Amino acid sequence: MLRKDRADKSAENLLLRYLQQDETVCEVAEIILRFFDTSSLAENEHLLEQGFICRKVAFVESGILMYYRTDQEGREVICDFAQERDWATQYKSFSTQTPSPFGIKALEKTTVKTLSIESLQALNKEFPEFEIFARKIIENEFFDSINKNTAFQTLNAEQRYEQFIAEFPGLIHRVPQYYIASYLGIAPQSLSRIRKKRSS
Amino acid sequence: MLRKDRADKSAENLLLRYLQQDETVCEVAEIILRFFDTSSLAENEHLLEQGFICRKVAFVESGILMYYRTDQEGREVICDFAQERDWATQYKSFSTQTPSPFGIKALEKTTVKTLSIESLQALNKEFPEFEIFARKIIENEFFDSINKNTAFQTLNAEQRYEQFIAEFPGLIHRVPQYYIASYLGIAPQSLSRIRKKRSS
DNA sequence: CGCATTTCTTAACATTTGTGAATGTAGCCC
DNA sequence: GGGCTACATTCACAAATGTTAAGAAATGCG
Repeated sequence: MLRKDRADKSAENLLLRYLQQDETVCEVAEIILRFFDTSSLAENEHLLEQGFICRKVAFVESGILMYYRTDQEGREVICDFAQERDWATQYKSFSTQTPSPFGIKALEKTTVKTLSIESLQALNKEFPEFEIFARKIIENEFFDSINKNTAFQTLNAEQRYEQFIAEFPGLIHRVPQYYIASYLGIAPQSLSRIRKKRSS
Repeated sequence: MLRKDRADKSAENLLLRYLQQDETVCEVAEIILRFFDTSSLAENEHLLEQGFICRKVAFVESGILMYYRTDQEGREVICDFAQERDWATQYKSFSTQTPSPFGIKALEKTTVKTLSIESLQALNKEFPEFEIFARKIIENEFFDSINKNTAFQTLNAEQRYEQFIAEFPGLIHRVPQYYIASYLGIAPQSLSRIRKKRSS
């Protein structure tokens, strides 16, 4: 997902500000927003089921989404989280319209603004700037992924946990710890151990 | 980097076949190839220095390239390798023309076909299909990165080593083992131990 | 509320991996 | 050849993490 700061004043940022219910919003953002739908997910409800084709991009207004996949031994592995103001989609499945090995589900009641693939195409046609915006979202996912790799290569579990807390502030209190452990690539007991060590 | 199989007959594949000195090549590939330069790197010579802006995309004809970066403690971390027929570039630096945190250097004498950013733009203009091709290269890097994350999350060092051997056949004999250890996120001694265990 | 279920913690022990030091080995230069 | 250097291996020990099992705490539900 993309965590977007609010420094710049570009068209894409106007959209973000609109999505975030900013008061001072320009007309363009309003028009763009007409391409989106709003929908609500109950806890444990899926935005995307494993094995299905991803047909939309989502912007999280409230709640938490979780990406997961199934490893070679059939275990569920948590790959990522998306919080308020993050974008969420399974890019490969969405862009190639092929079945997704990942599932995306809500960890609590979650409200999202979604953009179907058809709407995205229409939007790109009407607002070419939006295509650049969309590409940036994808690129940032890519960069996050690379940074995550470096973290695994160079940090131990405790350091990765520290980094997790910094990257997802507050999430530790909203997500079951065994999910976070999976995300960090460790056993739930190890996370418990790390937390005990840190709190003392 | 992208490892491209040769199943399809598309324009992009024709280019690949030309780059690989295939005999049966169409005119389009020949024209496209005029946009490329050929250059040779000595052992330890850089395709891209850390901190510099990446100005080209490279296709490895022979030899090996290695991506590395510097972690928070100032240690060199090996991030990826590119072998014969792989594409190599530092995408973020290339696409945003900003300094690259990664370096790319040759581990042995290496020959590459390179495409400057200006040539790429010209090429995209003349052959819109190429843009799709380029995007696929990037996408595949993205997907590789995600798979690598899953490997770190779910496999131990020995299993990651097995996977490395499968993914980069033959590389183990051409690359210093401490580089491979770094790539796997383990100490050189640990790799040595794993190799001993496997060979017995 | 009381019970059942899920999640978290703790502990003991096993396994994996890191670290530091010593040694081995191969290539290279003079 | 002798000596230097870089790299790989081995070993002993330390630290980190996994595994198994048990119990504690939290949660959901009748």
